[in-house]
Amino acid sequence: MELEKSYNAKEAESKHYQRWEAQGCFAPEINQNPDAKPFSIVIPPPNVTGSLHMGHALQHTIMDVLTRWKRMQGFKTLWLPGTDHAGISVQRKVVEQLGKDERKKPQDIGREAFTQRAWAWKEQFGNTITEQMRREGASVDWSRERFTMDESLSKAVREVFCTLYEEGSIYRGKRMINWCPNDKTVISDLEVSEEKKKGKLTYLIYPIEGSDKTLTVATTRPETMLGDTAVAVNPNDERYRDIIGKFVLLPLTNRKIPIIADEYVDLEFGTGCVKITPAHDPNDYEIGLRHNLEQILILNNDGTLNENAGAEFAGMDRFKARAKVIEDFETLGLLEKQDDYEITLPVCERCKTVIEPMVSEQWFCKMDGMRDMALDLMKNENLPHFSPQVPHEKVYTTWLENLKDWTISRQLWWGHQIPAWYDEAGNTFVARTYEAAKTQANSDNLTQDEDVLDTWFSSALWAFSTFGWNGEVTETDDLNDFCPTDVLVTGRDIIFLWVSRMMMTTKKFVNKTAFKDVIITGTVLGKDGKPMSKSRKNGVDPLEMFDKYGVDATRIYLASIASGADIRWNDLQIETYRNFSNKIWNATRFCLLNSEGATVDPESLKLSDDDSIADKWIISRLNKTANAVNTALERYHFHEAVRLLYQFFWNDFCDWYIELVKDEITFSSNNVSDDEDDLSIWANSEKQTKAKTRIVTIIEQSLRLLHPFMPYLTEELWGFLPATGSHLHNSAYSNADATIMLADYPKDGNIDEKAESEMQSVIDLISRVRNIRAELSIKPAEKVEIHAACNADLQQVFRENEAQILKLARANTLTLGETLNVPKASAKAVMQGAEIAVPLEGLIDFAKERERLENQINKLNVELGQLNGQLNNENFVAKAPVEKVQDLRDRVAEIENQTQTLNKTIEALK
RNA sequence: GGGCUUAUAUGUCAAUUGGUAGACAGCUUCCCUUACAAGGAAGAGGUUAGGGGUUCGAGUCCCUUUGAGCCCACCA
Repeated sequence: MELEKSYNAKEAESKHYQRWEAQGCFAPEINQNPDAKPFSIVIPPPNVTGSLHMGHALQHTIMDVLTRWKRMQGFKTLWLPGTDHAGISVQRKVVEQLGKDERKKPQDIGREAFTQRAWAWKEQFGNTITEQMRREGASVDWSRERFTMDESLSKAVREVFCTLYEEGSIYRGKRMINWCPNDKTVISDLEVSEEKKKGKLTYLIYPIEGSDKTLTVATTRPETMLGDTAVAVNPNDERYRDIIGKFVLLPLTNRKIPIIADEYVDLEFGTGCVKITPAHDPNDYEIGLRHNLEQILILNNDGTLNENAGAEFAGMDRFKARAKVIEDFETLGLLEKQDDYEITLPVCERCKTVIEPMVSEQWFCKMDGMRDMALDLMKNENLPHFSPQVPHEKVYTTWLENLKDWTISRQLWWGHQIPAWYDEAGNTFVARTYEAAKTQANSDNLTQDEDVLDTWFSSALWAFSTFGWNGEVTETDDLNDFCPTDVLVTGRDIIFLWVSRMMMTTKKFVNKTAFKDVIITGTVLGKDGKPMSKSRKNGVDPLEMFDKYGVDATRIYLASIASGADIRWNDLQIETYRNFSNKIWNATRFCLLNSEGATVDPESLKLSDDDSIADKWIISRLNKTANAVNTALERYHFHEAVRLLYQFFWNDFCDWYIELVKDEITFSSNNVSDDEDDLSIWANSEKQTKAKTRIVTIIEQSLRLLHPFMPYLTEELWGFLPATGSHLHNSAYSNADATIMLADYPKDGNIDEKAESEMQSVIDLISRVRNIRAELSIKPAEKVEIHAACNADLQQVFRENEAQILKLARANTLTLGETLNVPKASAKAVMQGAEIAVPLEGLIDFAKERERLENQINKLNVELGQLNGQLNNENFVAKAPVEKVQDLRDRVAEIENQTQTLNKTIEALK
């Protein structure tokens, strides 16, 4: 059969995914080996609001490479997919839609109607990313797809909540929290980020009661003075010792507030006097508690001020109120000054709205117990094992050690509503169901808490809730088989938000380690070296790359940069792998054009003595590559695996092996029809079929090795190869329909170092002659004569490969001997163990040739200088390992030998 | 303020426990040689950011300066 001249990625991509899925190849049940070891990964569930970005593509590639690799090795493999309900994001989308389509607010339609719409939104738009994953070729088991708000997962959430409540870890209380006035909900510390801005430090003058003295406080948020309930000074501050215990008349309000002493105040900063707003500042909150200060809440949920701020300010936006406070102080002559000041604002991680710290009644979760479990795992068993190891283990541990209570309630409607009910008297009943709550309360008249749980609360359970655990069901086959999962692949941004919490909850609720290894991927940066973002417009869309270069090229490129460090996107690199796809396609195409009578037969890779050096060499190289690729993958060195495969396939197999055996393989197909009776051709035929079988088998093995990285291309080509079928499957899949994704992953082949070094000599010889040709500008059509002087063994090697040497070096004759016997007008070269000459009567320019040789001597001399530098160092000779020293001495001898030869040659040319 | 990462060829990146720097792309020269011009052959190109130290030997370990980036805490 004959393939198209170049690889059409789209065509291959459209063919195989559905079939794989339909045949159940992605599900662990495909594995028929009852003793198969499990291998499992749970996907970090992408938000239903999301669409695929480069970070996903990178992580999915890594997960798929591991999954496909392990599956081919015969593991009972599960990569479990799913999505996250993404509370705030979905809520915002639905609010937006409601406003646009119907000009309504959520309150207008009520909670039930709103959540119905959210579900509808999820049904309609929520599978964008899962569809995109199909395009990626992700071999996830869709039959086990989960969503964080599935019934069973929701049940798990209630179970965990209730258990933690019952043991006193979850509690409700008024605490200082982070409020997002835009999303109108509390958010946890981890969801707050920072923004540096130029701002003002404003100095406000407060009159002291019963005197004409004043004091000055400095603030970056002047409007909060409306909620001040004290002024604090340091007890050791000489300047203010006499006013401690007195009162300040707070301007713009009619309040009298105490001047208190607290160590917290920094004598050096500002004026040394600090206004204290316990309801709106974390530090002031603490001071307020110590001094029993009143908390005056002056903000509404939307960031406007409330009645507590006074009639003039009520309903006013916080930033307008800030301006007005400053203005009013100025009018009163109480504004001392305003300094330029760089301030770091806490902002909502998602919407970048400035966060207001405030006191609010929320649900919290104490983490101490679970935290200690996770710390013990790390301390005693070094779990999870991070890759790359440093610094993540240390960061993880330190973070756990300093863990504070987690604010778990959110003022949203989309999510898991908190399973707490209140009776008319305000008593709280936490229960797994409404029915149970009613029984507890002994009342039918209960109202459920309006809040939902932080989205990360359900994500935290992902490593076991997805396997069927929900409190009622606590043992499932999947839980037994697949938890702990083997490896988690994620970015470093959610080590705290997600990774640590999964470790904690999984240990606590199913007494297992969520995952043994954690691969922390680097960030894919834009071409400008900055993280990809919409605002920077430096994003690269994976789908565009799929269209432009093909899914496989994109995947193997992503794998080639997956070393753990951040990586800058580079179109040129991905093009290399597009070319690589084409190279694989065409190498296969060549073999197929000459595959008459051949079959894919792994037996053909077993060597016998009459096999040629080239055959021994390529099989050794193949085996070495397979071994190294397996090792690299075990270490999660994806870039190294890719490099090995690329080098083997392109350099060893295409550049050398195909060229070496080309004549042998193409011979009869060109000639047999011309002269069918020629006995020598028939004599050649069996040998040739063997050669053809061997080369298609090597291709087949290469495709297997490449399959985890390039699933579509390899599947497409595998199907074209002669006699591929389920008999090539790993034994765990012998009954399944034929596909490369179930073929046995190559490993543990024999390595023949002697053949490798002999072949290297052949390659060196050809390269030397080619170098002479290129540097002396000998026309490609011009055939040369090659003379080589070397020992008998090497002569034998060259003789065995004479045909190939003549062809690849474009020569007529190869003359071998112990010494060279050539005319003066010859170009010469040296290599390890041999001296080479190419007679060039009439073609050689002696001056040019001398220059060429001197160049080579210079290169050798540089190396010699380095080596002698070391060898002349007595300490080196005394202390370095003996083998090392001997290696250098051998090399020096070799160089001296070669240099001598070259010098003689130069002399002869004079 | 505390901690961490990083600096290697023109570009993007590699380099096992310290053993004397590689790949791809680009560049130069030549070639449409019946698998592939998305190709082939041959080349040039590096005081591994600067300085110091440990060592027989440092891209690799230690100190330091400078540049880039990240995390945590705090900032009246």
